[in-house]
Amino acid sequence: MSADGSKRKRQGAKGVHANAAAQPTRVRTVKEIAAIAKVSVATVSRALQRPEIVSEATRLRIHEVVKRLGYTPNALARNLRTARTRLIIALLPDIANPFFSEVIRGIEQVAHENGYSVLLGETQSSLVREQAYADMVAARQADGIITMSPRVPAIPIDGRLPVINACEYVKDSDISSVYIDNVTAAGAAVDYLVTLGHRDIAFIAGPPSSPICVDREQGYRLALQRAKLPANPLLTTIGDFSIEAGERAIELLLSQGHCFSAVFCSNDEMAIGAMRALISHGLRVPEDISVVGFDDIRFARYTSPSLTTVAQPKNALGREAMTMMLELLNDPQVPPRKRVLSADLVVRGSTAPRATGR
Amino acid sequence: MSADGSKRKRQGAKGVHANAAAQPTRVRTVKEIAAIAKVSVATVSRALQRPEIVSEATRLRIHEVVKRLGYTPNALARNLRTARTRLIIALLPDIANPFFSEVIRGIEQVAHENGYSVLLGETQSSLVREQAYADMVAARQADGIITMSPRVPAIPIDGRLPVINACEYVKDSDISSVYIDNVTAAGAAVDYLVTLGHRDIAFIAGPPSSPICVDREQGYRLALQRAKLPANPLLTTIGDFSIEAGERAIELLLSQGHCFSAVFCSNDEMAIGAMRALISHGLRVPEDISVVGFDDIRFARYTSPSLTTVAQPKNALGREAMTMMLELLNDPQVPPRKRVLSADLVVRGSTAPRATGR
DNA sequence: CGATTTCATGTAATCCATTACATTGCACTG
DNA sequence: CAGTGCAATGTAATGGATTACATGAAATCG
Repeated sequence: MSADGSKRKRQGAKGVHANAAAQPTRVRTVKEIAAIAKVSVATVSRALQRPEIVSEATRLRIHEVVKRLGYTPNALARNLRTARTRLIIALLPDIANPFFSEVIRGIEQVAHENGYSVLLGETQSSLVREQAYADMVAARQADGIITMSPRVPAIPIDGRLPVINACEYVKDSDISSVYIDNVTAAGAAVDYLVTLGHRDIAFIAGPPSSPICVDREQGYRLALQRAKLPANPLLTTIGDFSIEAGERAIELLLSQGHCFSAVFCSNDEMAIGAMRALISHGLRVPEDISVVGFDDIRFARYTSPSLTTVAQPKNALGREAMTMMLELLNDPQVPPRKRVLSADLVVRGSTAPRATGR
Repeated sequence: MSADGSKRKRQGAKGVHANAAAQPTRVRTVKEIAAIAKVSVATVSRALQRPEIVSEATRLRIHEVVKRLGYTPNALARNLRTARTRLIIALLPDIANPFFSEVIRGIEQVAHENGYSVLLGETQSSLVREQAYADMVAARQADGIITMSPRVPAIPIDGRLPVINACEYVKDSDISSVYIDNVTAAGAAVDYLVTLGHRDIAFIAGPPSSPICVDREQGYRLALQRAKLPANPLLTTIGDFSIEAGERAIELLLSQGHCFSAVFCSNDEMAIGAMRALISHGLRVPEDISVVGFDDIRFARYTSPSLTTVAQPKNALGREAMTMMLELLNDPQVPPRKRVLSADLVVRGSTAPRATGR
């Protein structure tokens, strides 16, 4: 009665219409496969999970049935039993931000090499949305989270949180992170502007809530110190990483009548906005003003002029993040660590020696 | 013995180290919550799922325990039992492509309004990867797939496939789709170039494997016919939607010595590449050559000159796709349909009247 | 040849939450 | 006051796979 009842229920749910006559109902459970292949469910499961421990004849028979009936094991049942999903969620603030796409690619490479899948969650920097994805880990729908924001979502589970921080990092947190040495990288960019003869270098900072932005600002300040240039606080403005923020920052600096011959921006998008605003004010880049970005997004090469920027090792950041995640999942005891990669300045067309006279 | 055994196993798996002394093991199952709140598991489940059918006193007591112990129900068990995950996967060929990000946003809006979550899968147009995500639906890890490629993955399940096609569509398929009227939209772009006086209009087509690209090309050809202009097949080249493809297309056209005063590109990235190539050959955009793109990605506004392009209703495409998905999930019988939205030409700085003499 | 492994397979417990059905107690009706 | 209905809660079946343990047969050993 039970088998009968459940079968009837399933048909009802699926709806018996048009194709019911032509297409026989597909088999769906190990039980059914087992019955048809004339073995027990255990053997079916083994034939699929660890084929080597099943005799060849049985294995072939089972695989034939599985294939013929198009059987896919129910991953929910499997994951429930085994308590792992081999799925990790990568959280990114904004998928439109081209910076992340190559990081993701690095994550996915390592994930696939190790039998994991990656799904992406876009958070738009919303705490609520971050939390919603984090809850999926608490609810055992995913094994871990790689987050690319400077916040660590709370997951109410025991022991080490299966969370890795990529590109960003959280100070004083025992969450493992991979990121670049933002102080040095920003410093290198400003050093370069100094070697071009610039002395009044404006800075468009990112949101100070993010430690990496603080670091970039520090790199900027340290470079000025190294060059024995006065740090003019009026030449520093803050933006939110958007193109529009770059435009607004330039508008502000120009409207205040400050004098500068170069701008260092905390990311490429603000640099693109900055260039645009400068050009629309009749200033030439790089003849009048040099512009340097940060990240080296794909479009940086295609702006006019093309953008001089700090290239983050995006693929390596992703690969390393996923590698750390695997370490953590395989052994929750590994101590948390912060891995710091280095970044290189890529010189393109948006920088030039300071025009004499300006 | 069973309860004991399982508890020991869990501790063992989690590892009893440093924090074990300080932090009591957190409770994890309905059973434990039920025991502490002195009710049955059924009542706990009801208090969480349908609070209104539980007496206020009991409800408050259970919620207090749940909150205090940080209990999150195991979604695998729940989904296994209820046979739905309220999760849908959106597949996009390339997250770096800014076109999709706003579509995704539309999808997510509608999803959240209806209690669904969205996870993204990047396929890089690889059939294998598309299939891997599709298998997650077959394995019941997700309820459906919204795909933004012109291919429909095979899912070995009965009846209607929970698949919706967005932005692209597949001819003769009974998969529901939302997309724009590419013939008309492309036609409008070319019509506009014609009104500006252009007669030799080059076309950079997209991959002909995609029906929407075929449609855009048809729109181009029909517009030329309407204008009684001869269609010069040598002015049409094919690209793969990348910036580089746009550059190469222009290189090719210029090297062949063809004469044209405008280029219509099948997407914005190729248009950006085209502009770049034109400029690097000393041609001015739009004074010498007008360029029109397609999609209206975010950067289109920020190129110099800013790009005239066909704006797809990206948010609406996403919202409509998810709406169709919900319809399908709620009633697998709804007939498949193709919903066609319209797109508008956005005139910016990359187009100008044909220069006399060219 | 009897004893001991080893291999292949089967039986049944298990993962955890949901929910159909059963039960209890109380209010209300005629 | 017996009977009916409803509200609140409990018991136990259920979803579908994995896997510990059990079993039987064949292979190996002394």
